[in-house]
Amino acid sequence: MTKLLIYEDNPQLREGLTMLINGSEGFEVLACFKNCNNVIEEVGAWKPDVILMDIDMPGINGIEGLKKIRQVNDEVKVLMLTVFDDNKNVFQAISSGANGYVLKKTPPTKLLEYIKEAQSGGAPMTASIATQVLKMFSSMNNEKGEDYNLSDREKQVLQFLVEGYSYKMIANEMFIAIDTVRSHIKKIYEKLHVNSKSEAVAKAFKDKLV
Amino acid sequence: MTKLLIYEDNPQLREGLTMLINGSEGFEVLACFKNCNNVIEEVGAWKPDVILMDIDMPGINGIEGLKKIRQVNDEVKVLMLTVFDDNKNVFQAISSGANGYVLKKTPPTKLLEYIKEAQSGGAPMTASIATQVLKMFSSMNNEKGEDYNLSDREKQVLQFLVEGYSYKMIANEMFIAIDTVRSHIKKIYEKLHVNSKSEAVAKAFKDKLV
DNA sequence: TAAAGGATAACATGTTTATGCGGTTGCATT
DNA sequence: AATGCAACCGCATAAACATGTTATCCTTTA
Repeated sequence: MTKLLIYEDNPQLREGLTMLINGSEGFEVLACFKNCNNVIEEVGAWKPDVILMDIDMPGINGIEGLKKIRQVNDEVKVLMLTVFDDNKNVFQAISSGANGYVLKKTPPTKLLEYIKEAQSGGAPMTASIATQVLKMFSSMNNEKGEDYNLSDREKQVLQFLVEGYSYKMIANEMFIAIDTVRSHIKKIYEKLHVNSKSEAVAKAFKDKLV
Repeated sequence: MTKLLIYEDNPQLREGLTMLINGSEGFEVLACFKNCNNVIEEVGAWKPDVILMDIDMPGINGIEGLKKIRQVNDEVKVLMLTVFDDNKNVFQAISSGANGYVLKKTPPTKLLEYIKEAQSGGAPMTASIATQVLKMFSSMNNEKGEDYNLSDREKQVLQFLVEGYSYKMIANEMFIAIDTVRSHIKKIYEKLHVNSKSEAVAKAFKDKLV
């Protein structure tokens, strides 16, 4: 038996969802709420398996509600409901710990499937949203920081630079002479095509060498 | 009619998949291949809707095959098949443009659903993999660093520092005296709680001030 | 076996940075 | 009128840094 809580400000939709779900084998709506004002207490009290969370609610919106839930509970599955497949919200929701993201226009039988899928650890999403997620994923990373082929020792030194160590401190940490540190750093500068500590640090961040 | 290509080095599995899919209403396997050596030409010639791509193949593996495909075709849906839900591969595949990622042990009916879902723009994934994807997403966040309330001028100076400018260059760029640059930087250090240029640069990156 | 390259180290020289102190101006709030 | 604050400027000093050259020891590679 899959136990649910519903957060939805629109009374018609709230009723509709409840009837649909309660009328289906293996599902039970424990309670409905029209806002997230007491979401933490409610989730704590009812211990649902899955929560249907409308995104567009007055007052505390669904994303903030989700964040509140995640402050105290990482287990319960949260399925976001929305009318728009708006880019910003999708990103916000997913990185705040949503387990799925479906449009309200999803047909009933599909919605029940999605709920089951969320419960079993899946990430159900409407196709248009899934596409967005994949796009975000592939766009944000592919700049595969070049390989400047720093030696092991040089990588260590660069690491210390990034952490704000002075030459003297690095020498101490690595049990080598300060002039050796200089040598390494000179080499690093050549390889990274920079000529100052802070440029090297910046480049290390940009190219994800650290 | 959903038209497919299959890339899979294991003969049994290749046959099995082909029979399953060809025996199902609305699906057709155009061709099977045991490696990705000519993947670009093959995809160009057959123009499939969906490609099933095994990840673990000798020679050119599935990820590399996927990358080759994406060099010339962003439209065809590629569904990755694997025995392991290995973290590194998942990330690689998704950021290389995979449309889905399913385990080989997926039951036949489920697999057909996944193919349909991929074709219609979804992102079908086995539950364990979906979980990983969401984890990655939420871990690589988001939270903007603190607000150190730097003044406008201080922000400008910090920006120049990050770009590797020396005090002298900053003075030139901003049409102010070098001693004024010093003053600003002193103030910046106080506000960021650091005491060197490279620490400030590092902090700027970490806290996304730039 | 010779060449290449990484890790180590010293010395010298000049530049840049960090930090202290002091100050003026102009604008907005009190 | 007084206060606070951002932006501006100057001087002085010590520490840290950048650069060059040279050299030894060792391992990997051609």
